[in-house]
Amino acid sequence: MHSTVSAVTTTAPAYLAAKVDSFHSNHLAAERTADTLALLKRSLSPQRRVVHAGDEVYQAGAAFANLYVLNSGLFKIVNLAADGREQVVSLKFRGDWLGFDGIAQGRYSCAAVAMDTGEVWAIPYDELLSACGTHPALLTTLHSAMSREIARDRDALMSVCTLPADARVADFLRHWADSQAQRGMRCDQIILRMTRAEIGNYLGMTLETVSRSLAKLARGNIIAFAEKGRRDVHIPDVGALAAFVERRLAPPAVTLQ
Amino acid sequence: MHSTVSAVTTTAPAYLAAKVDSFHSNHLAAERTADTLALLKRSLSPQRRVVHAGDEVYQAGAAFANLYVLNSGLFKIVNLAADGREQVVSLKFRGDWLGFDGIAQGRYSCAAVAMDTGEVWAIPYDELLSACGTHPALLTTLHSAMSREIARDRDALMSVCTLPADARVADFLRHWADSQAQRGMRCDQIILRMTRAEIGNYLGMTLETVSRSLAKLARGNIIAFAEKGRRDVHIPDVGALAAFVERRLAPPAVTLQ
DNA sequence: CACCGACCTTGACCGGCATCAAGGCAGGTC
DNA sequence: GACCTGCCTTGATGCCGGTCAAGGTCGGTG
Repeated sequence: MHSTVSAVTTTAPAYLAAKVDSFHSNHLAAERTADTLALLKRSLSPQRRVVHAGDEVYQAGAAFANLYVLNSGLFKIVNLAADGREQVVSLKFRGDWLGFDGIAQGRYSCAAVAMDTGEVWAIPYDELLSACGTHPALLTTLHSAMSREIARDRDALMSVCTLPADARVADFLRHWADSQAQRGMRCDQIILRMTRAEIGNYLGMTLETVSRSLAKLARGNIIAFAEKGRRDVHIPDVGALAAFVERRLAPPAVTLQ
Repeated sequence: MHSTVSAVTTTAPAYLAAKVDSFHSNHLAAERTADTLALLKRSLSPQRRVVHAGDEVYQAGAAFANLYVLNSGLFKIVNLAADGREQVVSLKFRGDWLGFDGIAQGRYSCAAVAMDTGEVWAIPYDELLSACGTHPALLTTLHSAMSREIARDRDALMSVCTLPADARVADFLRHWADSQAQRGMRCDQIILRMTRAEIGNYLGMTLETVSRSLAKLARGNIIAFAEKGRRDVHIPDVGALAAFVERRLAPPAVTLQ
């Protein structure tokens, strides 16, 4: 068990197995994504917008008007601090919503940047609210999306606070694979559409450490790189990633290499 | 400017001054908190529940049914991982909502633990939804609260990823002071109702490092401890905290002591 | 009062990761 | 082809903060 920790029960409760199980039974989640997109399309006929790598759907500080739903592609969410620090705080996949952070303040506090060619749907927030009156399912969908985002952000925080660098990278890959699986895509192949520096920024480490961690995972055959693609990651066994994370928690134990 | 960082503009945009300004014009925010509580009381007559330090309003894994609004007291939100890691991921003050993480999954993924005597209002989620039909302001309030939570979680993530330990502690105190100010309370006095270990767990560092960081801030007269209270922090100038954080970012520069 | 347990502080040591630096690899352009 | 540029890898070094350990302080209890 971990050392520093405090209060509350320290044995993992049984329900947490569910968190893990979800990694395997993803058909429901895949349907949910498709259903959500269909519902939005039907009830709101949102304006579609094609984006390319580098495009910003909104900038930090821009006035809030729309939420966006990602139909395809990959986005990074970049947070800015008053002193100029900036950080990738989230990655978005098909079916994810963008722009929740703007609701409370009337302006977005983050930028949403496309990392790939893709398509987003713009959903005017006030139209969404009025449509909720006639389509109650919309409200459920919206709240679920916000709830999931909150839970995910917390998981990310826990990851950077409690895991050493290499385990953080493993956890990152695991979540990415899971995201793909939940969308009905294959989960044994990940194409990182970002530089080592961006990954490091997201995970709170330097690009060199990212590189070394990936090399270590590859050495342990937990991942493998494609012939000539340093961003083309093959994951023979997703479970091995989780096992690696856990191994790094047990006090000393044997670490590979 | 920072070194490791990537893409996007690196000069802080003008609007971010607003983030800072909000530290001073807090009367509106204080009213908003009061209004929110009044609105909920009026439209839902929620069930009140008095809690004491250590009480859990809900446990991680419990079935989701209620959201909660904190009327008084202080709560910590503790996240659990499948492997037994646990972490304080958020602190909650008067007017904050608890339990958003349960909406999507049907069960809470975190525990909410009281750190103090206080009062929470239980708000059955389905009742809330139906009440939104007759009180549209409720929906706005709810969404704003979720939005603010998302933005705050991201700020927390950025803090642990980009700041050295002492600056993280300073940032923590600054946010706490700001939280109090936004609720109309004095912001020059903070009573930490938690141990160094809990603070460290929240900030991703050990209790020793928390202690040393606080000592350093006190040495620099940025904070001061009450005569006999190691949890009783006086903040003569909130701006000095922000200045301290920024000073730790400029490359070498002079660090105090 | 003495005693105890929980919490906090401070010092010494050391390891993980940032930093600095050098070189490899692939794609684009002339 | 040669050359450049952006990205990645790998090594050497040093520092921040984790770890271990030794008191100190306060509040509670017999």
